Amino acid sequence: MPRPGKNSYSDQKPPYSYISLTAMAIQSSSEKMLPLSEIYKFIMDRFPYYRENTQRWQNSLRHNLSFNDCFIKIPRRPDQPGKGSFWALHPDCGDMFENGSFLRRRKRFKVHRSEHLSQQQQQQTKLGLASSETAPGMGRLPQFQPYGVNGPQTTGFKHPFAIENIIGRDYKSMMASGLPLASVMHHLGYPVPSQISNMVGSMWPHVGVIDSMAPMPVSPDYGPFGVPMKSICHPGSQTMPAVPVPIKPTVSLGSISSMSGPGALPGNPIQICSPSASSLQLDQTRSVSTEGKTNSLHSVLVHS
DNA sequence: TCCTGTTTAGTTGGAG
DNA sequence: CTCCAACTAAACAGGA
Repeated sequence: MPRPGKNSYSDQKPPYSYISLTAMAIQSSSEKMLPLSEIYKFIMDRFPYYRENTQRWQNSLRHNLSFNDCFIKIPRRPDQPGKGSFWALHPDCGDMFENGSFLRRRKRFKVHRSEHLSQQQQQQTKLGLASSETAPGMGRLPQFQPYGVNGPQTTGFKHPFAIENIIGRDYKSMMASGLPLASVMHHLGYPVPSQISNMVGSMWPHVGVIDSMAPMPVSPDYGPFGVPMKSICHPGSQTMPAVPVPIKPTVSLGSISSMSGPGALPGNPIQICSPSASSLQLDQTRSVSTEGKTNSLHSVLVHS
């Protein structure tokens, strides 16, 4: 094993899947969505490994964006000229990863096709798009819902940046007290855009200050990619979802108001809608069981 | 022409 | 050993 400071870990392949890397990039943006080129840039800025063989990994990354329903494509608005669409994370795509493993998710996030039609319409509305702008490629657009409203309890999924992931038990106690989510969120001071980068930074310390888009410094005192791997994989005795989870799980309510989370952000069109998610549990359960669409023939049968 | 996005196919490796 | 997620390669279409 190469040692930090010698042949820098930064040249090694990061212990993250493309999905993780892409999620990091997306979450790093203030809008919580990025065009493909910016995702490339983010990854190359922070992981020198990916400054080579770009054709290979970028192809894989594009494949992941298309293949995984945890990524959603958001068309550019007329006032956002440029090539390609924006990519965002599905609000319910959290808790996909095995604890401590950035390499392998516990299950693949999948949106059931039956949701897509209504989702498409709703998303168009949320984005302020005219119906005439509905593109054929939007068929995969999933249904958005506010973080935490129905998600963790009813779906089993916890968004990486769901409020309960961010504030842990305190959130749960507040919710248990009967406070509506909105109140909790407000009480907690959600969101504070200027603090988002710090929050993300605490989730992915190796990424550093996200919004700066600055290349990640690599310290020999840290493990690969600028972060002690222990802090990622074994955060003390705390159990925590694997990937995009606050490294500081125990936060007092008093300090929460000064803390922020990338969940439930304003300005992100994907989060302002409030669709019914009553069918999500069944859909996702089924979806999970039918994953591996290219690898398992039998899944096709279940899908139909 | 290049970039973006989709899809198919095959391989690899971890988990159960 | 099987299942499945991750990865890779490649073909293809469409748009800027």
